[in-house]
Amino acid sequence: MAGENPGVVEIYTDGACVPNPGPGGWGAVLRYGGHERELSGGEVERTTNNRMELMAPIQALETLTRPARVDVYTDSTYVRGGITGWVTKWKANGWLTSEKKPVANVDLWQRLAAAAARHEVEWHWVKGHSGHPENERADRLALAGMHAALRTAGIEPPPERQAVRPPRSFTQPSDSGMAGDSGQCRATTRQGRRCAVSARPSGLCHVHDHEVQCGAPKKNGEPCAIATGGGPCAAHRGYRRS
Amino acid sequence: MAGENPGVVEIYTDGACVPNPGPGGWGAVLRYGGHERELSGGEVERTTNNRMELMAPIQALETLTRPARVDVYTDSTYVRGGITGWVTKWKANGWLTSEKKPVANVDLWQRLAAAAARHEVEWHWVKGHSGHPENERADRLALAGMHAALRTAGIEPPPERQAVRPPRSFTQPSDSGMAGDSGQCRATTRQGRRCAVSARPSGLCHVHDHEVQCGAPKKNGEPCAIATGGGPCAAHRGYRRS
RNA sequence: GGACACCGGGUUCC
DNA sequence: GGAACCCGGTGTCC
Repeated sequence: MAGENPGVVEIYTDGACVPNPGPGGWGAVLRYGGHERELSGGEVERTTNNRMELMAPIQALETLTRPARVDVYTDSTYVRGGITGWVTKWKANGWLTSEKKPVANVDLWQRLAAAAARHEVEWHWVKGHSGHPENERADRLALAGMHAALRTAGIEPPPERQAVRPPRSFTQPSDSGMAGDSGQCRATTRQGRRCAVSARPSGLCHVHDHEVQCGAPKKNGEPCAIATGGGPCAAHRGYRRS
Repeated sequence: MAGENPGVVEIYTDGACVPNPGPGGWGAVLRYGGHERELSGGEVERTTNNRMELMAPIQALETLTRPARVDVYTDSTYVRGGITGWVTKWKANGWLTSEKKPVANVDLWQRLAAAAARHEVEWHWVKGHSGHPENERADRLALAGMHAALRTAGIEPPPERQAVRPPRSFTQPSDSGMAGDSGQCRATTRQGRRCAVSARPSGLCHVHDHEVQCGAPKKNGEPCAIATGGGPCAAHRGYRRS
């Protein structure tokens, strides 16, 4: 079971999107006999995790120069379920979901079906982030592809695990205090960024609401909402709660 | 804030686990009026940091002979957030997380809730390792509890944070695959004594078992269990953990 | 309602 | 760098 698989190409794929939706990448590990090859790519424009999960096997299969027996491994039941079953129905019914709504990502589904038709493909599902080595490699390739795309576009990817900020128009001019529709927590993270979790009626997320906000009264009388990990924030050092 | 708190019991708790997961310990400092009491304990079997963080207030609250007003201080938002908020939801929904998976450590959460119900408890969070004197004492008590448990089991705790490593001699697993009666780990401690912990099917205890296996991910994703005395086995030479 | 994936946040333990 | 745990979301299908 461990040895090579003569005459069969093994393809391990993964996709990533940071945030989702947002910039994304895909990665694939191809193995044939003793040979291995790694593919990756990414998109700067807003895309989705599922589009990236589709792109990985598309690019891998399109890379093969001639028809082959292929084992494709993906951690996405969306991809596997689609290509092994749903597409057949979609082709017949005009690409409608079971709820009669248009199927998403039709362009990629058709491209994947065409690429797979050239080969004899077996589709396998593997659980993600469970120590499967090739899946983890594909995962890292996906991130690498995304980062490469961002750099090519002149966007410097954050140095560490910091969030990638989508091109634009994510931060609305909320300096009015109007609140209103904005369901986003107004607390600030340790990194100085805005907390992205949805807010409770208080305007803070579940964490910042009752766990770690400064709480000191601001000049306008409202409690300071800076996240501190407990105790007062730097601006209110010395403040003690009742 | 430093003075005594008439009629109120103060409890400072902490937990530790080396490694995590692995053997662990918990510690608590109880203060009532002018009296102080220290509690600690540990487990040799594989446990987690969060279980130890839970055990500390459990044991402390269960120690109180009759209902009291209590201030509990923990550095774990897992414990504080759980007991002050999440448990209520969990009791109502059958102990499922927001992702509909079973809540971890249900046994301890129920035990903690029962222990807290006997008293009037206020739960406080303090940042760990920030000079809070009682928290640091609880931290040392947790390590002491773990060490005591290990010694009781015949395992010499590592001097610092170094891992316990048995000698390479046990690489020979054979001599009888029968196992059966031999419930004792066949590894040897640094001091040359025989490890007294009960063995797994591998013939090694939980500590020596996961410290000395190859650990490289096999093709099926599971970790290679070949015992090597450290480092990868011959088949996985070149593989690095993490 | 179910499933998989992809993200954001927080604390602790290493 | 990782593990233990929790909260909050989207992308998609059945």
